Amino acid sequence: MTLSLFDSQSQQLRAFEPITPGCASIYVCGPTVQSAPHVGHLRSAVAFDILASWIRFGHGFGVKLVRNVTDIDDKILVNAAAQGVEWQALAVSVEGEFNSVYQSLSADADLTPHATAYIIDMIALIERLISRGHAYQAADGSANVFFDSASWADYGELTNQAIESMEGEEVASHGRRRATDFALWKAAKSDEPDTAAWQSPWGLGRPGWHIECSAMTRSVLGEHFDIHGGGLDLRFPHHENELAQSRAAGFEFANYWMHNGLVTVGGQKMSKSLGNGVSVEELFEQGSAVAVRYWLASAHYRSTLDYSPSAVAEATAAVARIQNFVKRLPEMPTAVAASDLPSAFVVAMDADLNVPAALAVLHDSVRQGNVRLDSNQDAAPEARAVAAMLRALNLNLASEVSVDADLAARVEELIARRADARANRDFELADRIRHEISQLGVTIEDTQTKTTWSLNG
RNA sequence: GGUGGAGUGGCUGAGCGGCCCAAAGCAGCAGCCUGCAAAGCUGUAAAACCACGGGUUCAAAUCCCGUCUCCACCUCCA
Repeated sequence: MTLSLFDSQSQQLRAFEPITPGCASIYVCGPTVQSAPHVGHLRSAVAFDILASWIRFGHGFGVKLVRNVTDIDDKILVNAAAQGVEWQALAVSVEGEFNSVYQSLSADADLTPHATAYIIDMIALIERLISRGHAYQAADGSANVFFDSASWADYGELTNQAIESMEGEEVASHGRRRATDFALWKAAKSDEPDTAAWQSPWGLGRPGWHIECSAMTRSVLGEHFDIHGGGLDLRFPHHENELAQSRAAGFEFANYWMHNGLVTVGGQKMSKSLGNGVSVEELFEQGSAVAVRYWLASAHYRSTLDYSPSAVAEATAAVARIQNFVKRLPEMPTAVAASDLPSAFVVAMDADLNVPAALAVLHDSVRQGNVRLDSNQDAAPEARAVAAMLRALNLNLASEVSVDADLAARVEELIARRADARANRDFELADRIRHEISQLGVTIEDTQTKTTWSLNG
C-alpha cells in the first residue's frame, strides 16, 4: 500500500515517496509563544502527530517530526511589555503551557528548535540571499533587509497567486521597494529592549517572521526534506514567503505541503484577532484529553472543524464505547504490529489520512468484538485489531486521571458492604449504600461478576 | 476584485462515476442484562429524493454548465 497525501501546492493527491527510502522528515510550524494556546493549535498538533504516527506504525518508516518554537517576534515583545515582564520570561512560560498541552494530548514532536538559537543561521541565509540578488538592505540606511519579491519569478507559486494581484493599497515603507517585499531582518527600535536585538552585518536588529523557519529547516532537516505542514492560515504569507526565500537561496525545500483546516466557533474562524478562541482550560472541562484528541481527529484534517461543547461530549461517548470494549476484554494485547490492522483501516489512512473512515473501521471492530463476547466467544482477533488501530492513531485510552487513595479505599469498602447486602437480598440497605457512594461523587456499575466504579464528570 | 474550500439523516461526519436503496458515532426506539436502577451490549425506524436548476452517461451524492448560500486566505494567527 502506498500513502497518498494531498499536496496543497500542486493541489492534488500525490503518492508519498520519501527522499530517503524508509525515512520521512516532517517540519510543522509550531507556535509563536506570545500567548496561551487555543484549540486551533491543538488541532494542528494532533493532525501532524497522526501523520507521523501513521507513517511510523502503518508503514514502518523512521520519522523525524520537527515542530519549531518561534520565541522572538513582535507580539512577544508587545505582550511582555504590556504585562511588565521580560520578553524571554513570557516566551518561556507560554512555551511551558504549550508543552503541557501537547503532552497531555500525546502530540509531542521529536525535535523543537527555537528561533533564538538559530540567529546565526538566519543571518547567513540573509547574506546568501543578498549575494544572490534576491534581497536588499533598505534604501533609507536602516538595518532593515527585505526579500526582493520581483527578483523571484516563482513568487506566489505556493498559493497560486499572481504577484500583480497581491499588491494591494499598501505603500512601500521603511525602505521597502514593493508592497510584496517582506522583512528578513528588522532594525532594532529604540522602544524595544536591548536583549531583543542582535548584531548583524546590517546593524542591530532581529529576524523578520518567516526567515526562522527557512533557517531551521535547513539546519535541522537539510536543504531538501519531505513534508512541510501547518495551519491553513499560514499558507499565505508565511509559507509562501518561506518557500520563496528558501528556493531563492538555492534550496529544494519541501517535497510536499500539507495544511490542516481551521477550527471555527459557530461557523466563524477561531483567531486571536477575533478574540473568540476557546482556551485549553475551557476545552478540557468538556472532556478528557483522550476525548479531546478524538474530537480533534473526528473530522478529516483538511475540513473545517466546528467547536461546540456537545461535539466534545459526542467524542467522549465514542471514546467510552471503545473503552468499555477494552474493559470487557480478559486481556488487552500490547505487542501489536501493522499486520494486525484491518485492511479497510489501512486503506482509509492511506487515502490522505481519512481518520473519520478509519474510526468507522475501529468501531466496526469494537461492535464485532462485543458480539463475540456476548456469545462467550473469543474476541482476541478483534482485540488485536482494536489495539493496533488505537496505536496507529496514537490514542492512549489508558491516560486516566489518578484517584485519591483514601477515596478509593472508602469506595472499595462501601462496594464490598453493598455486595454483602445484595447477597443477603437486603436491597434496601444496598440502595442506601449506593446512595452513599454517589454522595462521594462516584458512580458504580454492576456487571455480572463485579462492581466497577468511576469518578463523576 | 484575486486564490482556494464547503453545502449529505434530528446532530456530528465519511463517501467524490456502478460494491450507495449512502460508513461510523451521537441522539431516538425496541430487546437482552438487572432485585430495581444505572451503565453496558445487541438490533433498528424515518421522505438522508446527497443546496437548487439544467446537462453528460447504460449508470451521478460523485463529472460538466449555471444559480444560491456559507467559510478561509489576500494584515498578525495553527
